[in-house]
Amino acid sequence: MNQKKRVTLLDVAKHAGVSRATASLIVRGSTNIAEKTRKKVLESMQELGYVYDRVAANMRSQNTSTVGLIITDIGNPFFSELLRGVHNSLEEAGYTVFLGTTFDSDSKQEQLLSRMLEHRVGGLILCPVSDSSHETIERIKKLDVPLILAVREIEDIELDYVGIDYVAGSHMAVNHLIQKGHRRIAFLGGSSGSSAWQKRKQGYCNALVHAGIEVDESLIISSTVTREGGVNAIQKALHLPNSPTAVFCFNDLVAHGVMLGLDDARKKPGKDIAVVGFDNVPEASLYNPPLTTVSSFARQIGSEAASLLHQRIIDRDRELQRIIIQPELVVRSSS
Amino acid sequence: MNQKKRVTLLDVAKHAGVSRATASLIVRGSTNIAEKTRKKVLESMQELGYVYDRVAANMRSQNTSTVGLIITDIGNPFFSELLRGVHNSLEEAGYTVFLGTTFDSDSKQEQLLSRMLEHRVGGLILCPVSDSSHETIERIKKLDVPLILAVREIEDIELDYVGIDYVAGSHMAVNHLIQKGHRRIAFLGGSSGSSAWQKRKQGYCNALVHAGIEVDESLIISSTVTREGGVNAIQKALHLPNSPTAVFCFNDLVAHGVMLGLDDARKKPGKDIAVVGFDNVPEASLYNPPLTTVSSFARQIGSEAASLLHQRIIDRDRELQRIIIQPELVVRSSS
DNA sequence: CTGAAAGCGCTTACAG
DNA sequence: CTGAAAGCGCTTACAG
Repeated sequence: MNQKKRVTLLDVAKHAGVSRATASLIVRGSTNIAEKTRKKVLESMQELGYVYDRVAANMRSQNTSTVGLIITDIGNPFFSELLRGVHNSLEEAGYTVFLGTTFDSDSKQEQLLSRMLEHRVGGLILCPVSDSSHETIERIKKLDVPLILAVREIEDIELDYVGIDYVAGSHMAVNHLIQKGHRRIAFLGGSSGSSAWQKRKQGYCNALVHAGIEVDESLIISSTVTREGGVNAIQKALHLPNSPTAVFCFNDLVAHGVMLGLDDARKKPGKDIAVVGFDNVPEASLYNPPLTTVSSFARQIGSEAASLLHQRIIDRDRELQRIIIQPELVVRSSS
Repeated sequence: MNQKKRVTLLDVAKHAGVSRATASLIVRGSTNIAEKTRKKVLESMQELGYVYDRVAANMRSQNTSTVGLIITDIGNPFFSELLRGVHNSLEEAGYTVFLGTTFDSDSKQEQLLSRMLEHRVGGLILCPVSDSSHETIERIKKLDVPLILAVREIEDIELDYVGIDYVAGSHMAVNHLIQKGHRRIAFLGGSSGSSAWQKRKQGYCNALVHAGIEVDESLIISSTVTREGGVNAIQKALHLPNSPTAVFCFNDLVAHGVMLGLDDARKKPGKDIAVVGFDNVPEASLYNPPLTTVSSFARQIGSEAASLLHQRIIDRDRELQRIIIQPELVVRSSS
């Protein structure tokens, strides 16, 4: 181990011939210091290779300059867009961010929450897993750290929340398919435990019922929220005795998988079967064919969540905020 | 502020009727403790809502359980794949990870490096920006924190590195276009400062020269590494007096932009003009048309980087490692 | 197992 | 500006 000993503020102070208190003031950017002294100290820091120990400082002053962000899966472009939105605002505001991914596993979520709390994060943005356990929920309730929920809500928990109106979005999507003359419309993919799924299902059912079409439960096939999930779901759908002429997918990632599956089955999306997604990820316009989808403004959700967190950290007692973004249908040639 | 006072280990110890030392041992999972005592202490923790302060513990024991990961842009699926690779291994190993994105800005990179060091990270994985300033380079050299370079190298710096053989990859891609009968092949996108760009250019030139085709500098058009960059680059290329019949793109993201630009110009990729990308992001197979590209195994780069970092943290004096992954050409219908 | 003490690298508060 | 002291929440080392 060729570890050099860490240079401390006291080392710097001695080297510059000032007191530790003065050095501390300078490192924190105080203005009431003679320019000459400040310069001398800054030079000593340079020379000694001093690195400010923010961890020690935060501990002493009971501050924190980190926040945690827990998402489901970075492989889903929806979350990478959300991450961009969050990250920009948060880094701007001077936070250093811990990132964790749950892959929709409750135990992973537990573990990440624990770790981040043990690291004394100043706040958390959580995109909860589909089936948060009772323990997790109880725990979150007791948390005295600012926490913002994004994308999915958790029942019985009153927290700041940013999401979109899934019911309205799904309604739009399915209604669009109905307008195009479809009657047998499948709802594919997504894990049935999540609020995001349930709301989409609700929008799906609403649209059907509204058009006088009976809901056929066999056309509702859940899956993991991955491309693979989409492939599996469409395969099941195609093997149905009375297979659908159109599919509404849980999200674009699943839609991507559905298209891959259709490809395998030698069916052309948009011709043999209509496909609609959800999210409008940046890639959707370049899918083959370009995907009709519902825009869920992931980046905006991210930046709203960041700003909610920031405000909640500043003022713990402010009123609870619920921000629901309105989705938009984007029609392309897959439907 | 409705902040409860933090419960400390001493509070727990008192509550359980043991000494602080004992409580400390238990919280760290020591085995030489009577089962009865351990149980009592764990119950007290539960009851009081104790949260282990890993920050204080790390400070005292001069440990660290965090690592930093600095990438260019999460919007690029290449990096989200890489992130997945890194993240899995690192979280597995018990680290909590700080994420930073530079958007290829040197000052952002500086800032992120500073912040992470101030947070006492135990190690760093850095995907350096295209033009790291001299200061940054000097600084990195002096760092006594384990640091792994990924994706791009920095001249004059001897560090563990994981990347792929860009020269070979580009050579494959361009050679493929030559085999298809193309003579006027453009190289579009990417920032000319980066080693990744220069190596791709080298592979591009090698392939041309090898086939007896003269390199036409006007066909080499750099850009930002974004979809927008790709759109701009193809527009410039199409306005050339003698426009290309095929384009080799810096990466799939740029290729995506190029295809969007071709769309605007009413040209069909794969028919009117051949397009080849680089990276083989998961979406590439679903582009319209499916994109011929060179696979750069982003996820593998990520997991290799994580494992290098882990090993470097364990043994500072081990030999430098350079891992160069061999790319593979994936032919689809865009060429 | 206990108990008392010292220390990680800072900030805070205060008398001068 | 200085100097000395106390403290953030832990771990470490040691005598008992």
